[in-house]
Amino acid sequence: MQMLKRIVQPLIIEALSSMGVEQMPVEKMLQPSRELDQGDLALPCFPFAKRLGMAPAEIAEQLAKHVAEHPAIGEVSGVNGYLNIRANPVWIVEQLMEFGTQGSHPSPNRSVLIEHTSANPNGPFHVGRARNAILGDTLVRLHRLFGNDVTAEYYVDDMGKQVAVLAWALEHLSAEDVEAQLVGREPVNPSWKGKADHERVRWYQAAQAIRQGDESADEIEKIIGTMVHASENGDEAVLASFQAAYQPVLEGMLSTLGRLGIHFDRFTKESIFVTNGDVGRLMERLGNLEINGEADNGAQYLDLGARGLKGKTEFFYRRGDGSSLYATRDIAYHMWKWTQGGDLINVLGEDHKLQAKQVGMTLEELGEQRPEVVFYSFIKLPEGKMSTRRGNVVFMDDLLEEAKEQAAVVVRELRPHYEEEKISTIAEAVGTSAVRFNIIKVSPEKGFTFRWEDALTFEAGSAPFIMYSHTRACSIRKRVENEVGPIETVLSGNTEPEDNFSDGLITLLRVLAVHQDRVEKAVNDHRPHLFAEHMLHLANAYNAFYRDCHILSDGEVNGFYLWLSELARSIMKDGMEGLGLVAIEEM
RNA sequence: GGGCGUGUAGCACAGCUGGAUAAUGCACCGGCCUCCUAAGCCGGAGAUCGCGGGUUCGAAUCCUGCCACGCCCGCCA
Repeated sequence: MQMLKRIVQPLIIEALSSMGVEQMPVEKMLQPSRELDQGDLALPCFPFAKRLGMAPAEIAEQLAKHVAEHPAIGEVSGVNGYLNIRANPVWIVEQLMEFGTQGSHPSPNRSVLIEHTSANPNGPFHVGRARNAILGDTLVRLHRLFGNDVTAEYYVDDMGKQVAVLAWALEHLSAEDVEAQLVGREPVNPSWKGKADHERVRWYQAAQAIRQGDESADEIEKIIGTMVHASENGDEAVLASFQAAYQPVLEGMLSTLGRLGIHFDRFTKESIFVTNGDVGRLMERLGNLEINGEADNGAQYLDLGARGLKGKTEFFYRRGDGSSLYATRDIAYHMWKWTQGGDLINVLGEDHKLQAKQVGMTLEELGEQRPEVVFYSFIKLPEGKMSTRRGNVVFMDDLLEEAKEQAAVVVRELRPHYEEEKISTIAEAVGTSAVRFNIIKVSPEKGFTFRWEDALTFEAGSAPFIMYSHTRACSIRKRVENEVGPIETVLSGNTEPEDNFSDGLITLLRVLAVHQDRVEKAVNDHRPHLFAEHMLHLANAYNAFYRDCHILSDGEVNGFYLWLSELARSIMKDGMEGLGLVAIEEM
């Protein structure tokens, strides 16, 4: 309704002025109506009461009479102290025909680098870790929908202790050794035999077990320590052995994400910033800062307390032995990212809040900007926190398989005449979409408890609900093409609206009119769940339109209805792509 | 102990840059398939917005105190 507001605002300022009220922040006060029954925009008149010495209700009524007429305005009324403005549906139609949902002010094209997921390549995704990927990828998609130029980036942790442990285990332990270590634990699900993220993680887990108990632990610890140290000094051979260890695992993880429609444009390895000298140079610069401090053993830190950080104020960036820490490399990484020419957005778990703050403050201390960060809370299970070690975990691979299976059961029941291949295609689309939607529809900062029954819901409020509305539009399109002729031909005929607009029609027009506002809000505030909710509204509105407006009856097409249905269809399709839902045409 | 976040119907969740009758879904009750896919549509019932104080014409929203839960407070990543 930004387009309506741009028109109405000056008219209201004028009307107010004619009543003797000047210089009020109308821009801020004029807002989308909370009571949708009352109109599209509302202006509370309470603040004018004192100045005019009139009751707000009366002011609103008077004001309504003073607002000049305009083709965009359907109705102006004063109710309960609010000035309500209703858009003229015919005007909305004209706007949509001319500009689509974008309105006459197209969005600016911004360049953005979004880093998300960046999970250590040491095991399969579980539902908890996947929240980052789904949130990040949805952000990527929504920015693209908005018209921004996005790079989706995965920062690969290729040099920490975790990778070293994995590399050590793969080199020193046989399959028998591994299984001997893991006797009490659940075996690999046979479905994932051969998938490296599921298989190699056993080596990692076995090594962890040995490191904790075995009498040889100290010796192993020493070897691993040497490897870590070598990697941090940029030892090419060690880094190569690390990569050989983790790469297949990473690929397994990425194939899981791929099934969810999540892809990356670029992978950047942490080790690069060590081997190219950036980290060394960075530490030198940090050492020259006035807030630099040094510990007894030569370790160095910044005193961020001097810059207002509360709690633990010392931020260590260099160990006593001179090597860098994870956060140090992260700073170097961010400095490089800023050279790529775009805004930076990171998606991080809430456990990284402090670290992100330290990195951000340090970047500012160096004269750089801090990135925008979207934090999310962890997903837990009804039984408590997810933990691979305790076996309290839901793997994304298992969830997707189960989701597909459940979806297939529903399709088989609802469409008994479909062939198995078609059922499988639909079930895959429905299953993966439902999983994504279930996670993206809640605000990121909200703690989230994963429940199978919620993830596998295919009713209203879920992805399939949106998908279903879309298939209705597709189905109509197909029927028109079969029974009447090519869509373009039909639409090039008469698409003039009739006089009477039914409720369902108006409902759909109003939702389409705010579509671009919703995209913009979700993108600018980094809150994809707002867009998810809007898509539910849109699907619901299409269903209302579908109920009230028959496009095809007795072989006759209503051109206007068809035009609107086609517009809604393409908006739904784009919106679904923005959320990573698969826009199938039949279900 | 300190920092950050969360607390809204039986369950889940939106609204939080202050504004009308707190939105939505599940579950519950009732209605709609000789009519473009009923994974749908229509109606009903259900809420001391964690608790107390404050600011305001007006507070779920802002301030403050308390309570509960989560995350963090490594020379780990």
